[in-house]
Amino acid sequence: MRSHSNNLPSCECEEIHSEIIEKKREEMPDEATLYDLSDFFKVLGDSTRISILFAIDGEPMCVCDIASLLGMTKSAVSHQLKILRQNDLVTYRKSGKNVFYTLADDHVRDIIEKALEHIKE
Amino acid sequence: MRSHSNNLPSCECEEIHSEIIEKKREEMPDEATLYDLSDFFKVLGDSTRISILFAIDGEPMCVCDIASLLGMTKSAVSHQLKILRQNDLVTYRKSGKNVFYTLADDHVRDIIEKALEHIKE
DNA sequence: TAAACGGTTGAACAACTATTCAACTGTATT
DNA sequence: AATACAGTTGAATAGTTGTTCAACCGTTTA
Repeated sequence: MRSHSNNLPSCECEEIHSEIIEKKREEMPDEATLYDLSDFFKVLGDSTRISILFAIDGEPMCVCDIASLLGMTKSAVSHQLKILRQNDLVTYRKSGKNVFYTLADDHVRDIIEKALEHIKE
Repeated sequence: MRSHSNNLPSCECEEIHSEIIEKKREEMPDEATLYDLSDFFKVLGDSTRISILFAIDGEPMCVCDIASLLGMTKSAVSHQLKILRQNDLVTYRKSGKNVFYTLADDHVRDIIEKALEHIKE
């Protein structure tokens, strides 16, 4: 996770419109929210993880099948599933030797859907 | 941009549920769409760029003011603005020595809003 | 025309990340 | 109990990316 340096590199120019800056500063979300937001999008910002989310939408899939569908190793898929799990985007159910993954909720589907509309314009 | 290797590392396990895999394969978006989607989220997956988008929402801001507001150098902000420009998330208007940036459309605001709802649950 | 300033840009560097590989866990089968 | 197999995990590596730095461009002002 990249982070803003703590000793802020102060802007080397004069504040041209200080009133605007002050107004904007009040309207900005707090820093934690900005990090949570970008972290969330960071999880979606990988084609493997997006592919996995599409794959397990609707019918749950086991890791082996996901790997086969995407043409990847189980290991690579499992690593990405871990990230999706840690960010609560997927849930899983164990069944014998298999682990079946599916989308955690409809929220994610909505956001991806909206993004799809956006890029197809 | 990371890409799937072209000589697919074939899954080392047997296809357990081949029918499911075939059905899913038909339902998957084409590869280009998956890359466009993840690229779009990748742009939003950085706290600096998210901060910039919030800053220039509503009233347009010049680069110098954005830098001052975020406590960053003009250079760093300009680099990120370039990425936002290239992905059509912002537009700009030149005025004298200044360049004023603002959101390209309401689509982006909607998506960020939805993501905000998601992380605040 | 020269100086000042807002903004952009390319190269370099440091930090980060996705995949591979090998080893391992747990469940099922013989 | 031993083998087979689905899945996970940690370390290593190669590729990616955000910020810094220095140089530059274009507009304004003196």
